[in-house]
Amino acid sequence: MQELQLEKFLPYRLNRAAAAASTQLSLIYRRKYALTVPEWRTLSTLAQFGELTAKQIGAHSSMHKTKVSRAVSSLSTRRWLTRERDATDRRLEKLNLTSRGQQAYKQLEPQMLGFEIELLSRLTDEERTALLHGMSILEKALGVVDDRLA
Amino acid sequence: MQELQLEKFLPYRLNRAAAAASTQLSLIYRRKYALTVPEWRTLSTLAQFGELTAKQIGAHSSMHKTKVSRAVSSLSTRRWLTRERDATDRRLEKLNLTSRGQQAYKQLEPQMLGFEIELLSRLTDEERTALLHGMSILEKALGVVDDRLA
DNA sequence: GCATGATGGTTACATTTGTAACTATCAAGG
DNA sequence: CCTTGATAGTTACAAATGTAACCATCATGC
Repeated sequence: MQELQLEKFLPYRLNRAAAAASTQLSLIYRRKYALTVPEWRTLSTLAQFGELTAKQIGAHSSMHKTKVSRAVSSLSTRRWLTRERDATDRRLEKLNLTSRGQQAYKQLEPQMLGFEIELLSRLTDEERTALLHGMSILEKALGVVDDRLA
Repeated sequence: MQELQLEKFLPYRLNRAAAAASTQLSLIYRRKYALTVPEWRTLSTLAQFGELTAKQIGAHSSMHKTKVSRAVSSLSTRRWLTRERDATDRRLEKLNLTSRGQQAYKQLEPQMLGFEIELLSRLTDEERTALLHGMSILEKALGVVDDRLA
């Protein structure tokens, strides 16, 4: 029987890497707009996909529905998004970014992309390819694939 | 200027993958011993490295010091570890697993390894190699390298 | 049309977490 | 020695999070 070595243990390494990336990233949107992580995720998901319900946002970004609910409510208070009841199914609430929300996102987007670019720029072309390839395989192995939004 | 796509955004993907792995793993030690994540991390770090201080555990596993403090205190109550003041620097507390702690760990270890094996077994040899290679590159890019324990 | 059960979303409550202040100890400089 | 500032660790308090109960609405079957 083999022995567990943390340094080589996949979930452990994954967690550390994710924590490092997430921490560095959140500094950007925290400093600039005092956004929380769930708020940022909600904002960016809406920015990318346009009108969505809270449920869809949660499914897409793996957030608990109470997290989404709170983030939506907070962004709504900032007037970064509007909530509108669906006419045909009045349980649903259709969410849309306001122009203020879109504007804020437009400010953040390049900085977020910049983070990734800066990160990948430390690598050779080959390494970049290998990294992205590895990520895809990882997601496949973990069953983290996106058929939840559609 | 490129556009941000969450599905392709590295920090986002990383977080999702890490969350998936961590959740699946924690089911094991939660069910068997009602351990929390910080407790499991503390236990396994000590099991692998032997005597450590709380600070070292935190540095090694990227845990906030209050998290470590609470995990240590809880494991100590279970009598899974002992705390002993360092003689030459009395601020330090040297932590060691008791035999009970070691025993519990020995029970968990194969199941943890099993999780990883099971995960990797869904892949071809090539994919496995690519995945591990990608992880190393990622860690390099993020600057997540281990010179903190020594 | 009216039970029954499911679904989207909110909220009260308990738990977990982080921040900041604190204690105790050490180290360096005067 | 005696400050002054750093460090290991704990803890009080506030903020973030999850669980479970809840409300409103819908869909189904009688």
